[in-house]
Amino acid sequence: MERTMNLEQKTLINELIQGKELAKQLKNHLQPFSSQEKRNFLVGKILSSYEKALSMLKTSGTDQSNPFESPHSLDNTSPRSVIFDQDYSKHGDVFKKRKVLPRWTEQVKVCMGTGPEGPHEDGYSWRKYGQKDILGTNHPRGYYRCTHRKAQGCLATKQVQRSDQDSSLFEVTYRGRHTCSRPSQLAMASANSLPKHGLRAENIDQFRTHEEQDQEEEKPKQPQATGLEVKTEDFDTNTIEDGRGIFQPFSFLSTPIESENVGRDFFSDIVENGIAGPFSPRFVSPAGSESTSLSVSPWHNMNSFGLANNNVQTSESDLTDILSTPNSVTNSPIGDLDLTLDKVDLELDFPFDSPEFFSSSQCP
DNA sequence: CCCATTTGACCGGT
DNA sequence: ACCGGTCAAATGGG
Repeated sequence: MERTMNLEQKTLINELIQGKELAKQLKNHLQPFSSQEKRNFLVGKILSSYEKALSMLKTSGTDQSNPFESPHSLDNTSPRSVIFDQDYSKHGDVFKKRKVLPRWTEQVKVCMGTGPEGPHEDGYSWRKYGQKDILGTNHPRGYYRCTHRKAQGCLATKQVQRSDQDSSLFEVTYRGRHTCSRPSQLAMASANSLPKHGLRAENIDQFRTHEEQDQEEEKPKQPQATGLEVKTEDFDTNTIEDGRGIFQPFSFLSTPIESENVGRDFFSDIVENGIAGPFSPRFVSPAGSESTSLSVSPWHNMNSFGLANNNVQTSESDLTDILSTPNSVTNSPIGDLDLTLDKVDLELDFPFDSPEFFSSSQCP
């Protein structure tokens, strides 16, 4: 990982790591008896750290150079990583696409035959609405939308496509952020028992094609995600016409830190509500085991913060503002300390504090 | 019967 | 015209 990085990248990584460490410290100082000064100090440090990282990002290669790319991304040596790929200039026209919903891609490595524990279960319930053979790929692409689209107008969708090379690798492209008030956390909470809708094997369900039969079975109902990469794309910050789902700016949710679990889930909250709002809770949650991680649903926290579900609607327009005006105040009732990034291109080095999470989920 | 998936048709962009 | 994305009728499972 080192060898592929240039100095700048290393520095950047270091900056982020430092930010992470500081955040950890801050976490420890969230106890009531800790001094406010210390917290402020740490917050300041964190902010500056990330600011540095960001400025590096902005000044560094404008196009291809994705400083995050090298260390963790595709190679499976590192099971998970988060990549915010701002440009995603694969097709130069992505930005002009009619859909201006935020879009990002995860590459999910799954283990076939492994236990029925968590496929790339992202905590939301999806409904498949289409499947298509894509030019130049061996496997069809599945189209999913949020189950609550109709009921709540949640426009989140995702596409799942199996990798050509590594059939245990799936590329999941998410589009739009969930605005549904009750994602399937309920389902997740009872992941192991809930039989009905809500918790489906969704994701990777079926990708059968004619030629698939012979290969290993296509329906890793519950494949285990072991490696994953996330890229963000389509950061059109201006036009979010139909967008329910919007990629939220990164904002620290330093709510009234009195909330019981704030300390513990501090980063989770940040991630879930902020930068990684669109990401899978599972992905976000550091919990070791799948089943337990399920309980750490973002919505828990959101609720505990009083961040109601319904304000997602309002937040959208606000988000637009936020996105276009870098330092506007978050619409959220919380957040005295927000770190809003104009174009959410920040990476929260994913393995926050759960190394075990990564090492424990390898394919056999 | 309800709901999710399947799958060919349809549509809009290029 | 082609291609990717979505729709919607048909189908199937619970």
